[in-house]
Amino acid sequence: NTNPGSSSASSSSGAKESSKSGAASAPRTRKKRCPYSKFQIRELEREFFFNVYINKEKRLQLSRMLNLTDRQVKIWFQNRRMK
Amino acid sequence: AVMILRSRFLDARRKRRNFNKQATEILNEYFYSHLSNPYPSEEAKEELAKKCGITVSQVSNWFGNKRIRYKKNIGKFQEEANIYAAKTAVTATN
DNA sequence: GTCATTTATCATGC
DNA sequence: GCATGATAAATGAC
Repeated sequence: NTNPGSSSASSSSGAKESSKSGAASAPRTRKKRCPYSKFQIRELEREFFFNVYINKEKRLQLSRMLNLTDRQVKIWFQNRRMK
Repeated sequence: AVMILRSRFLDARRKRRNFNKQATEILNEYFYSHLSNPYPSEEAKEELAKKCGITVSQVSNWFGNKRIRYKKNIGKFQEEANIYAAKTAVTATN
């Protein structure tokens, strides 16, 4: 697992495209699918058990704890609900 | 000390079975006869599922896998495409 | 938000 | 050893 957040405290998870320079130049490359670690899944599942819909606050808190972006946690809950 | 026990425990895909030949034929016939738009409607999926003896989600999985694998390597499926093209051509002329 | 889908990854069949 | 079906991240329509 080459997760950019499994056990390393690197970065502040700000690896997003912050470019807004030339407008139409970047085709916005699709983020590569990155399987989450056991630890990340466990914590996500734990929170999902308590409430299937997560708050914005808890979402931010969880994303920091798991080294995931807020968007990743949001999407995880969406997909989990569909499962 | 690196026992990263990868426990994909009892997943549903552990008991995955290949579809029978007839089902694959039906799915391929539809795919290659709709190659310009290989997106069956919900009703078409249900009918395919019934004909093939599988579930609708299995039909969706099959088309999802087929579309991307075909797109990624058209050359590999060329022969298969010709076979089913000829097959549908025969039924069209009859 | 749901939901079909794309894409990579996983687990199996053979 | 890849082909194949199912699942897990990620996107986009609505």
